[in-house]
Amino acid sequence: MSDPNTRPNSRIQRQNREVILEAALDVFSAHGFRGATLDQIAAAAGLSKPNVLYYFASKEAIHLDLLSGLMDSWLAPLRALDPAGDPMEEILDYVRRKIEMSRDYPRESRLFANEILQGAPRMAEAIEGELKSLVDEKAAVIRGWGAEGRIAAVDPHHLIFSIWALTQHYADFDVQVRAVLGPGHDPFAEAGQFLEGLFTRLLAPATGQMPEA
Amino acid sequence: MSDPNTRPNSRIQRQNREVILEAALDVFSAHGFRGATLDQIAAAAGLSKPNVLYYFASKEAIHLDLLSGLMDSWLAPLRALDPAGDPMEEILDYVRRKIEMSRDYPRESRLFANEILQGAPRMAEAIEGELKSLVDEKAAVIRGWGAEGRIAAVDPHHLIFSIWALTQHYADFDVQVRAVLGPGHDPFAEAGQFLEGLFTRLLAPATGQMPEA
DNA sequence: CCTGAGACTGACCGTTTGGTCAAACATCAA
DNA sequence: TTGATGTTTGACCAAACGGTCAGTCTCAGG
Repeated sequence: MSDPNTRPNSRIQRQNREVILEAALDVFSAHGFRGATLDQIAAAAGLSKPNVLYYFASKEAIHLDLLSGLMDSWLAPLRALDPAGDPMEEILDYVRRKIEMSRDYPRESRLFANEILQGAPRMAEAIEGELKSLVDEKAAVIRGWGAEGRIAAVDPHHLIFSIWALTQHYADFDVQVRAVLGPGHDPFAEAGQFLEGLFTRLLAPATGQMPEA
Repeated sequence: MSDPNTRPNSRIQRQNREVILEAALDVFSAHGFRGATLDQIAAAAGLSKPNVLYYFASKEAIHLDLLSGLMDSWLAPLRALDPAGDPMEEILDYVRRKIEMSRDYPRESRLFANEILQGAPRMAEAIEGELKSLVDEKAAVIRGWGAEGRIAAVDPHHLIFSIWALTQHYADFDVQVRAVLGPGHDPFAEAGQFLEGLFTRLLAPATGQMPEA
């Protein structure tokens, strides 16, 4: 007995687990947990269904594996927000990192969105724990910047929500964005420019000084 | 044979169809199309499963009925944007109407989000037709306002996307918002205030004149 | 060559799911 | 009361689903 679920030792085990997770990300992000089937995942992975279940105990185990790996990388951009840096540049950098994530990892964004939409039944503790405490920590930093007059004094929690909403929208609602814009557009490039302007205007300190055009 | 699917005549038919649609909205918005079952819908409606199928031809027919009724009410707030009104006030009113919709009709918002997330398989034509043409029309109006210097000249399509993203976020990601804010908050009231400030700052004409605090 | 642990599969199982159907029940005008 | 129409249901079905299992194949180490 090799017990691949607890000890992914051999090369072939690591490799196949990787292939399965990749395929499952495709399927789960496109159809949701309930909408995805083991047969779809197995087919996408190029393996038989029993073989998939040889590497993961159940459909839910695959899903949990994806979600648990997701939270860390999802929080990384916010974690990188440096209290010692320049306030405006730190926040704009955060927005840029989030837009890049939406562009480069849209499936992860949709997997996350699917989970939250349905009440986050499998992520409740991570959201109320890890995520909340990180947000509270960074919100305090941003509130401090506002109190010092280094940026406009806006509610930091809702500022963070607005960054999430605006950046993830382009990944989660990709089909709608592309349909409305029509052909010949690069949604993520345009979004990057638009959001840079938006947050620059929003956060410009209210000292009567406008940022140069 | 009464054929309730094409002619909802009698009082009891209209009433039961209504009850079923209401129950289905609950279930579909919470679990997605695939995640919802006819038994759940029937139980929520207080009817037997065969009785539900007496009023609707199939599970998909219920879903389509909900979606088709949704598009109109979903576009209404944008449709009400008046080209002859005051630019800033028109856009702020639009934001207010959208926030109210997120607050009062979160299930509809989540139903919509679920559908778009999964590639809008049953709404593609409505999005590329109705929705796109309305957005293009209103975007032209907003672009005109920008060109006249009555508001800041921002990309009107992405302005509309940002309004969608910011307002719908509070309905679609409700559990996350509440978990992060913690108890003792009214997310929609706070969002209303925050977004009013955000769009006021964003759209203030760049005539060197800052809006009064 | 053999051996044995690891990797893989076809056949199968119990449950759930969307949907059907014949029969029963309700309602009401004639 | 009767009959006709509209409404409701228990029993049932085929397909799809997640998952199991006995057994086969593979292949490196001895």
